[in-house]
Amino acid sequence: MTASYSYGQPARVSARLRARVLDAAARLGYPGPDPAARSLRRGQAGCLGVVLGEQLSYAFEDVQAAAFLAGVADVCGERGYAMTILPVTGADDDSMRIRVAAVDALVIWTLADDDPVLPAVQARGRPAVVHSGPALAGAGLVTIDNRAAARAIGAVTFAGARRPAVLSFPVGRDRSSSITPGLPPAAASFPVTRQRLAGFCDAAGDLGLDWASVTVAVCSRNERAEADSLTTQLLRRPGRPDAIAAMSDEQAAGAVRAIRAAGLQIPGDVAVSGWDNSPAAAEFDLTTIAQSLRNQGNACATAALDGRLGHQAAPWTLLCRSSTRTPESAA
Amino acid sequence: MTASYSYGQPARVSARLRARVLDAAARLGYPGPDPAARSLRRGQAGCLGVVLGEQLSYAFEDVQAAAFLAGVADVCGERGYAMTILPVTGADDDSMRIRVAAVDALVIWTLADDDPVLPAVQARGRPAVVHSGPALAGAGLVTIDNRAAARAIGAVTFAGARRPAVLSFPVGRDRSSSITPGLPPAAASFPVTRQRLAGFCDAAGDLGLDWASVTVAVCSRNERAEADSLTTQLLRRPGRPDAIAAMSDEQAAGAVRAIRAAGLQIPGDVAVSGWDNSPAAAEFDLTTIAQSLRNQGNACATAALDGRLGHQAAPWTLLCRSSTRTPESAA
DNA sequence: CTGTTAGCGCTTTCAT
DNA sequence: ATGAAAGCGCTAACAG
Repeated sequence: MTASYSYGQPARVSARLRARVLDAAARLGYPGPDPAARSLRRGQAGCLGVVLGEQLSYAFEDVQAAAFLAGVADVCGERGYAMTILPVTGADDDSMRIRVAAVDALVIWTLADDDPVLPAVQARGRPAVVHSGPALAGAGLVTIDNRAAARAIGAVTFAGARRPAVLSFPVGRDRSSSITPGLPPAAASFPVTRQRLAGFCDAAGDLGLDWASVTVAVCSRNERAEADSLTTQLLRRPGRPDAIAAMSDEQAAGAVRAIRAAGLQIPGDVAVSGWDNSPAAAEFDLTTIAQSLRNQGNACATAALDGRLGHQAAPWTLLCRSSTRTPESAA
Repeated sequence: MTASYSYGQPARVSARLRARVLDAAARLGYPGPDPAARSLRRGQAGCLGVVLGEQLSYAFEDVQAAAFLAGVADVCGERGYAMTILPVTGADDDSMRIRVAAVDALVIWTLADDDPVLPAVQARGRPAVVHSGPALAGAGLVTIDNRAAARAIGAVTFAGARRPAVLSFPVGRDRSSSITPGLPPAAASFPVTRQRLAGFCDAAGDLGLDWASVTVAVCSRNERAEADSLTTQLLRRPGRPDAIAAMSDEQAAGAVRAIRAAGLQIPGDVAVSGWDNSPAAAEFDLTTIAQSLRNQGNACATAALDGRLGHQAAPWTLLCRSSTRTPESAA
């Protein structure tokens, strides 16, 4: 029954014969061509792998990651690829999993510089595209200019402020939270965190503020609750901040809650800014950096599947709303 | 170089030889065993497939789907499986994609009774577990008793009301929105929608209300904005509703917004209930059905990978908060 | 339009 | 502890 190749190329066989074959197959309980054998023979799996970092299941709870994945999913859907999420848990066998995954290309969602799966990604020898960072030899990169964007939004957020603060993403893979004045950007091993800190630092410098006096509160997760509690702590400390630049709208939303709970005015007492222009930004009328993680997901998937492994700069915009001081009020 | 099987069973080869082999491999640029060949030979792919319905990319924007996926991801992570999302777009080749996907088992996130991928899932001949429905011969099922839960929350939401309404999930695969009094539950081809409508209908009957007088507003998507606009329409119609039971907390949140915008009181003028006990429910102090979609994702994945294909009833609880009338106020 | 042939790269079993 | 042989199920290429 060699001619059962009515499956793969329906055009190559007469409709009648094809029908007979399919019918016989159904009668015999043949489940169709075996995917493993097919991909062995064809040399491709029809599948795009997505590496999501240690906290895989958190990825689904994070609005930003979800938007990015939706973008990747769009492309997979269009091109008939499946989308494999590689469960990276932080355990030793992560690299092995990446080695063993049947994927034609890889998309990597932001990792730390020292993440042990990065060598595995390179060793895999498949086209790979990293989102945001770290840049990887031989792999593509899609990112906005985080430093420039942070500088721009920092300028607006910190304008007229004397004691700025930053609500930061995690600094290292342990994702511990902390409050540190003048935390050096270089201390962050997540490129996104590092670049945004550097940009906020630039902005402070532009305004004649000393970075050492800028308090950096590092959140271990990207969510309102923790940002709320860290902000509450910040507000209780001597020299309470009068401007808070967050790295996400979710964090900013938490900050807004804490500030209101403390009976303070936004932006009069404390200016706040977010990042991403998510629904939360609209809800709280936050000044934010607008970027489309969905488009970036699209770009990553497309580049990976096409093997276009260059560096792509994604667009961003500064969106000023009422959570920060206007030039007049700041003056 | 037959002995390169230092990869699979490190125990079966001396450490020295193994090191030499790996070293040589690195020098020759050998990327490690080919996944397709490995899975062909071993007869398993190390991969769990998740079918997410027509609107794949929406899945990532939907809090409920995300929680479910996180649950699936947990299990995959633990057991060393990859997780393949099968992009089902509504096009003709969907079934082919499912046939061709290299997965050891399938988890299916709620589909309509007449979804064309269901036969493909059965033909695939791999263990499959459906979440919520439809029940599929030979496949497992994990679900709460949606009808009973709807009856329970309907009883609370509609208590003391004279003109109840329902904010419903889509009724058919076209996902069109509509406003129809007394929409027959049987008209819904999504089992979840059908069962919940039936439960709300039961609740109305229990309270001596005529289902024909219950307005059912069908939302095409599970999100606040659309629920808000449909609720606004409901409130403007003659015989404005005095109780609204929604099928999700997101929808309920939209309803709350519309009700407040109309200058009405909750629950005095209009009682509102949600579903899922998501963060939105806490935020708006919504009466809701508490269930853990994450645990259900866990259960589906575990059952699928273990080939335990029975029907499992997941737990749910009615959680009464201030968005519905208390027995006294209703009386 | 249909039949035949060869081999994708691995792992399992058996023999040494 | 290591080597050899066989074959997983398919499809691309070629011959009829």
